[in-house]
Amino acid sequence: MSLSIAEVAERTGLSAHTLRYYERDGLMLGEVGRSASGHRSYTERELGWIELISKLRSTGMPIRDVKKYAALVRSGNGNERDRLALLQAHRERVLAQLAVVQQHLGAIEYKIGFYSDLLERDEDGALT
Amino acid sequence: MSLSIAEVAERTGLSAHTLRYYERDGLMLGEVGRSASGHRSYTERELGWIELISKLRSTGMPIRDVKKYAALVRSGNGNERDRLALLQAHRERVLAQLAVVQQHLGAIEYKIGFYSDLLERDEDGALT
DNA sequence: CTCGCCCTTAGAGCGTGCTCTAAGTCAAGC
DNA sequence: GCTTGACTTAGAGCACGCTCTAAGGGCGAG
Repeated sequence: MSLSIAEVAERTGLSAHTLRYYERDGLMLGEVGRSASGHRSYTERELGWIELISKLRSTGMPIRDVKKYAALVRSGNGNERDRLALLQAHRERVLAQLAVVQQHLGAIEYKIGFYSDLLERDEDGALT
Repeated sequence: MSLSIAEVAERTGLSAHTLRYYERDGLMLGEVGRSASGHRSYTERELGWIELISKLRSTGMPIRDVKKYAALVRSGNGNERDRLALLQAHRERVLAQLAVVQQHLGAIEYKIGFYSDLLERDEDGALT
């Protein structure tokens, strides 16, 4: 069972343009297969890989690092320690980033509270 | 008490280049004051504003929206409802984004667990 | 007085990550 | 057989958010 680029685009939420770009840029695990007419035909394994790198990207991993990870996976068994290190480093960065965003969001919510109170008091005033 | 651009840069973590760019691009509440020699001299109020917009930026608000918010604050009292709406919309987007990142991070952590287990088992093997 | 440094401006340049274009091929439906 | 539409390629273009450059001014330390 194989998938066209349009089907993969739909399932992953990426555009066909982006899928071709990822392939050209070396983010895939190898050449994507082709149909008789030269159209890309993705396997389930490739779909899974795209879903993974899409998660890495959406959590802020740069293309550069996704490429490094892809190179490790591509080169086969024996570098699991390197893969783990790469993922763990990413995890640390994401957690740090989440903490910053949550803290700053807190400050923004404080501001929201300020304006909410202000407007609520205003309405009370209007009612009296 | 006034601050030089270098002092504001240090306190906010932004570069002097970025501070000038924000001012040029209309993110500030007005013209920043100048010293006798033409150097920018920031007030505490301006420092506070920069810290706020820096929090908005770091939570992902586009420059475009920061400018809208600045325009509202600049135009004075009476548009508190608009300011609140803008901040609340931003808050919703940030929360949605946080949820996505956390979910995808979960999947990545699962992968980390997989490699950790794999390597741990390997080490056990090596010890026998 | 001179040196070194930080400041000024307008505007160009750049890194990232797509996103789109142009020209062409192929398969299926009418 | 012809049209339609999804696909192919290499490469150009773009949005965003800075980041840097060039040319010059002013001020404190020695």
